[in-house]
Amino acid sequence: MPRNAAGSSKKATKDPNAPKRPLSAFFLFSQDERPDIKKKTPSMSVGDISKEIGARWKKVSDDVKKRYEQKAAVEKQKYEVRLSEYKKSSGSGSPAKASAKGSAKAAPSKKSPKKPVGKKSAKSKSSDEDNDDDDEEDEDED
DNA sequence: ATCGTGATTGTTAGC
DNA sequence: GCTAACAATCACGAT
Repeated sequence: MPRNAAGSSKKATKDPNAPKRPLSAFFLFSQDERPDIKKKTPSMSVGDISKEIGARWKKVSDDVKKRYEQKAAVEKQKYEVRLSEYKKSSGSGSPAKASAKGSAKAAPSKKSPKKPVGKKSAKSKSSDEDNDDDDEEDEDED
């Protein structure tokens, strides 16, 4: 069973950007539940918590699972892009240009923090698979 | 003090 | 098509 000497996270020092694999729905679910479980039982170690999460994972409704799957699907897409960049970096001898991005936005003007209310009222959403994310991430490039 | 292990399931890539 | 390995996480153990 020891698929690998380590539980995971093998030294990623192999590559400079090391495009990590897209997290699976279960992992996304874990990140959400882990802190909650930890709050409930802070004496648990990762192994025990993982077991608990695994049990909960089977208890979550299929709809919930699907929701995480969608998120995972998005991560997967990002992963593909990440691979492209990674490949590009490794493609030519070019040293990745040392981050061409000019720092992380020094002026966080952010967009209008207004939330278009009036639409879906916080409630019922099982059949309606809506994306609650009102503002997904708006990256305005200057 | 620092690194690595351990457990869960899913997904991805190689053969 | 199947197999192998790796993805996050954090307390605890070993060195």
